[in-house]
Amino acid sequence: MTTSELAEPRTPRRREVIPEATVARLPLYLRALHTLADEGTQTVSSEALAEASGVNSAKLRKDLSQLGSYGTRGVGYDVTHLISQISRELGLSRRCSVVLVGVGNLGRALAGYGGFASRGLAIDALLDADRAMTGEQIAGMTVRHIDDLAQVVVPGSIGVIATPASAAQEVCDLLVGAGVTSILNFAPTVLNVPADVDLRKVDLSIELQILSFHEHRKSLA
Amino acid sequence: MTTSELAEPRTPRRREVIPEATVARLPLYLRALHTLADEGTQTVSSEALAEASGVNSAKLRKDLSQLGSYGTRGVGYDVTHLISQISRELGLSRRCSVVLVGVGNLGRALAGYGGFASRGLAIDALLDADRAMTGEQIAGMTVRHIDDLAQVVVPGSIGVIATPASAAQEVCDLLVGAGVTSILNFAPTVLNVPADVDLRKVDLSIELQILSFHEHRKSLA
DNA sequence: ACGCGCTTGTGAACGCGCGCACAAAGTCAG
DNA sequence: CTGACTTTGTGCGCGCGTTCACAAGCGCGT
Ligand SMILES: NC(=O)c1ccc[n+]([C@@H]2O[C@H](COP(=O)([O-])OP(=O)(O)OC[C@H]3O[C@@H](n4cnc5c(N)ncnc54)[C@H](O)[C@@H]3O)[C@@H](O)[C@H]2O)c1
Ligand SMILES: NC(=O)c1ccc[n+]([C@@H]2O[C@H](COP(=O)([O-])OP(=O)(O)OC[C@H]3O[C@@H](n4cnc5c(N)ncnc54)[C@H](O)[C@@H]3O)[C@@H](O)[C@H]2O)c1
Repeated sequence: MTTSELAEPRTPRRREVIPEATVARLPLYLRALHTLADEGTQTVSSEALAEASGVNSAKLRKDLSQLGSYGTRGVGYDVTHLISQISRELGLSRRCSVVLVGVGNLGRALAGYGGFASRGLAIDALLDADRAMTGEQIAGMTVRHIDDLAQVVVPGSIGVIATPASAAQEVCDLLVGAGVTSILNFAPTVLNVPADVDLRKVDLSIELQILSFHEHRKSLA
Repeated sequence: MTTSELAEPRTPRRREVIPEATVARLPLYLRALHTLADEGTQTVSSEALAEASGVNSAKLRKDLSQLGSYGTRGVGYDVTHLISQISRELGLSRRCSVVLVGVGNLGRALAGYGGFASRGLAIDALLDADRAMTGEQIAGMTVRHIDDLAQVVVPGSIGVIATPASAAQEVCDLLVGAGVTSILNFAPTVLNVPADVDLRKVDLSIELQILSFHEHRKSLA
């Protein structure tokens, strides 16, 4: 409750800081919105969009209010407008460079995956330490040697690690050294990064173990 | 504070219900413990194990106390004992059957992945709707047609969906129909399941978008 | 035998996120 | 123009999870 709270009641309250939980759901909404847009839907209520996204409708409204989005009471949200707002917030307007390190079984699957290409995110470069692989064409890209890392990284690049766990920290350090500040790690290891680097991990072994736990629990109920 | 609280002060307080957040970290501890065991370490302090797992040490201790695990004050935890305790809690003692549906780019990578085999979890069956693939040998397993689903599912099986999004709900329904109550979904769709079915999802498109968001934020700081 | 130092286990405070429930605000029909 | 209906935006209480900080406990050296 500072001094000037009645001064600007009409200003869209774009939150300076968006809660992490909200950020994690925006892509979900975005996907649902694209589906709706493809079906020709113009307008959607929070109830319907929440249903399509698999979340609570109050949560959805609160999330959208965070980004200053204005729906229309009695009507709902404009699908196209919402798409562009969320896209802008996620930084998907300007295409984002993604660099993949480790072109093995998993790396090849990722390289050929078109799922994010449609949303402004696409893998731009493939790197591997194996010289036998250098020059190979995969999904329209040429595999380059890891030594060329500095040449493919641009400011704002996202790094993806799909190497064996034993090489992950080393690759991570190389990425950080090249200026990458956002890393997605598929290797089952704890990685150490400077505080200014964002690190996320995907570990399906962990996912399976969590499911195993619940399955185990059910069996002894 | 019920009546008999002083009666059994020595009973290991095995929690009847373990918090979800704790369950999600147990596999992390398990991995770190296996590494320690391989190095011949006998005993580990909460501080050291927390460091190796990338978590706070107080959190680690609270997590372990949940499963009634007893460390020794002044010494730490017995590595071997802790491994068997966590493994038992996660249900990894008795090998757990995993059924993979959708043998495409991603499915093949998963099929050949040995990362969970070492921890009591391994894929037992590969299923696909494409008849041209039926009978093919992948990673020592024969691809079977999706119609054979009921024959490969056993009570306690975990289902993994790696089909295109358009087929995911249909496959999901088939799995549920066959008695599967734990599903891991890689397709970018919201799946509807009965309340008694555990559903987890892995969506790297979402992971990338979250990273994109933070990268975007940094750029306009 | 006994105290010293190390480490566990946990009480308590805090902050975040969730979801209910409702008032405010807008639409649309007549 | 008015009133009824629809849907948003959010205040509020609650429960979960995280972390600090410390007392209790255990081993070891003397
Ligand atoms: N395959 C899967 O389904 C799967 C699933 C989950 C996690 N993972 C994890 O993903 C990672 C990759 O798995 P994979 O099956 O593709 O392994 P892989 O062995 O098939 O491929 C690893 C690739 O990394 C390259 N590499 C090794 N060291 C490197 C370095 N220092 N710099 C650059 N490249 C290097 C290798 O040349 C190889 O091409 C592993 O950590 C694995 O645990 C894989
Ligand atoms: N490839 C990746 O790196 C990647 C990454 C993230 C997510 N995904 C998701 O994982 C899923 C699979 O991706 P992919 O690249 O392996 O696709 P893909 O097209 O290569 O493989 C899909 C497989 O599913 C099979 N299939 C289709 N309908 C089926 C049905 N009804 N029953 C059983 N099998 C059926 C197809 O025959 C095919 O073999 C997709 O939903 C994709 O969005 C893929």
